[in-house]
Amino acid sequence: MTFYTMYNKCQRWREYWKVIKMAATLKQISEEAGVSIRTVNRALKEQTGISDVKRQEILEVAARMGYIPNIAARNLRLRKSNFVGIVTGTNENDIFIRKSHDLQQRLEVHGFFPISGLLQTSPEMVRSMLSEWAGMVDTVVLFAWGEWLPEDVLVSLPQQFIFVDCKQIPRNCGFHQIKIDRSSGIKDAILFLLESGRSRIVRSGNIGDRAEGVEKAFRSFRGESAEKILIETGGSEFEDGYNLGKTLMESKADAVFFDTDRMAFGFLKYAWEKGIRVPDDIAVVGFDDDPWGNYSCPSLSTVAHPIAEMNSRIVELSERRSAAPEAIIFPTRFIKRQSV
Amino acid sequence: MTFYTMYNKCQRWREYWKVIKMAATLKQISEEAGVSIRTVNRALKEQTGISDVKRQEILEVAARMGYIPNIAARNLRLRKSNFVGIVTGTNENDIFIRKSHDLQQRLEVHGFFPISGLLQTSPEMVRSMLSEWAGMVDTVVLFAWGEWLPEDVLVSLPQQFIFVDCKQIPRNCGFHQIKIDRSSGIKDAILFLLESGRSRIVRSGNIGDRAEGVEKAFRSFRGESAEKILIETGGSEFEDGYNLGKTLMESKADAVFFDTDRMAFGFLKYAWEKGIRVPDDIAVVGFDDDPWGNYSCPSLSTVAHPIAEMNSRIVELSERRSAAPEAIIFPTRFIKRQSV
DNA sequence: TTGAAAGCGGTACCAA
DNA sequence: TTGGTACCGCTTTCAA
Repeated sequence: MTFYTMYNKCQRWREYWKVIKMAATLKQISEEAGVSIRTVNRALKEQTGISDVKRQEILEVAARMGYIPNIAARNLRLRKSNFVGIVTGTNENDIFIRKSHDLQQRLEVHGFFPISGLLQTSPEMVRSMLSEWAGMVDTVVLFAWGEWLPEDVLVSLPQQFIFVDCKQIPRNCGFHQIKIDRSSGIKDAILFLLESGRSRIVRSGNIGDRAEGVEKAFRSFRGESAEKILIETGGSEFEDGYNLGKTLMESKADAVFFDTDRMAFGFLKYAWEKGIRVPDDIAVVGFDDDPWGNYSCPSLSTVAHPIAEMNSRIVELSERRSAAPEAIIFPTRFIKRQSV
Repeated sequence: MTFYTMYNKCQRWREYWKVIKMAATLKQISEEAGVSIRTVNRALKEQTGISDVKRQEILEVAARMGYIPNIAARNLRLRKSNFVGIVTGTNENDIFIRKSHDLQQRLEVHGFFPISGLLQTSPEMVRSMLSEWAGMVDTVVLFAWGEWLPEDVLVSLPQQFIFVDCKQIPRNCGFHQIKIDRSSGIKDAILFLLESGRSRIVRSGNIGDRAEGVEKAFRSFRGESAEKILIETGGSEFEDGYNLGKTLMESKADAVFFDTDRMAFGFLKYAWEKGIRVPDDIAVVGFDDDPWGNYSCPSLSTVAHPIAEMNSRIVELSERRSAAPEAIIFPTRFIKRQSV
């Protein structure tokens, strides 16, 4: 019988909130049971070197008294922790939420819990926030960063740091870094369009880092000549894509890559309303792999972030706490669906 | 000169990651400075009872050695913590994210940091997760819960618990509870519609708890007779509202309340496309106070969640750690904009 | 003005 | 199979 089985059998108090005050300690249990702390410890940890009779006895006492180990004390003694800090920016959008949610789930599988903090406005505040976590948190994952030198702000803080997809961070900054290569998946997408015979390819949106992948695809394509057209917009939301519909069709494009799935969605709606056939009349690709894309008509081809790979790596780093900083780049990948 | 000013001046190491291993302790500093731990403590805490010379000296040493206080140790000693647990469900939507984000910001203002955990699938797992937080977390805010008796799952855990808007939790369960009264804002909205002369009012959606407010408004209205019509849908997303447009207009309604802002948005789009004038032909009210509603054409009237009130109360409870459980209900409120 | 020392709650080495 | 005890790092009382 494990401790918690016993525990649940024994506990039948009524005024539960009164219990908050008393979290029994090993010492109290040892006194109650008339044994040493060490013996209680052995019993609860299911270690060897203790008679079954004593163990049963102690388990009962512990259960009756409502023992819950104090993790702060344990961590202090073991000089480690099962918490991971996550620093995020204040303007979170869908894709970011999916990323951090996935990370949270993976961390929990490995026995870690995320402590979240918002990126403060000044480096001093960031520093003092991270100091507050000293001793509780061995690893801090930063999803956002300011225009500061990491080495100035973070120097001598007792945690390891992992910068995730922070553009401001220089390559060899001395901290772990996880970068996302947006161009790889975009390149594959455009290449697919080119190779399937599309010749007037539009990229539409206003997000700078999307351009590179398109360039790469055109440079490496060895087929008949194809034209590359850029249609910039003011935003990257549904309605931007929708509103672009007219311009797009007037441009005689036969394929379009949108900087976000939401724009692509907007355009799909436009196409549907106007009787434009996708992908027959025009092929459509988005970016972000929003789950909704599976359910559009036709389902939306897109470029997916390496969420799983990225986050498993973060979990690994949290577990190993390896000293040497590494910079890893994960590629995005093209997902072909009905819209191309 | 405070410690951190000095600190930043002194620190100029190159291989930052090597520093992770060494978080100087009070003892190390006291040895280095040739004073007692207590004196170092006084200097760093800017307490009185220490000569200025010694203070300067110690600050310098501490800065040079890279002192960061260990919060685990501090919390252990002070028997308190500056972390607050937040348990959330796995299917988060917009409004939930806004709520928890707001809470996070408020907590940080008061010196707390959120530790997040996902609601586990079994009560045993929930319990063991919360045990993992013992000693680090004094307060746990639960935004989600299962079909379990709180008193069975949580008994004798050393934290205080705050259930937020969990429908399954009975009124007097012995734990803090924060409930949201959805009917109050809805009632005001419908009443406004009735009083401004609307006589065929549709409620559209499939979310059960929205009905009560509508009922209340009709019951308390003492004007000319008005008709209450329900149009149910399969969902509560943009497209559901959009798709309802036709039915809605055929019903000759002159006002409509949607269960979500997203549905209302969808309908506004329909109306815009069809040349239906809002609010002249039909008044529209949504629910959730999504920020986007400010930017629709016309701007969307809606019912707002009591996010600020709710979360300030949670922060207060976290600070006071008052023993007696309280159950508070916060009303939602009607926000009038152009669409009515 | 300074310092010794007793905790906070667990862990684990070393003796008995 | 047991128990005594020295930590982990910090706070604070009390005495010098």
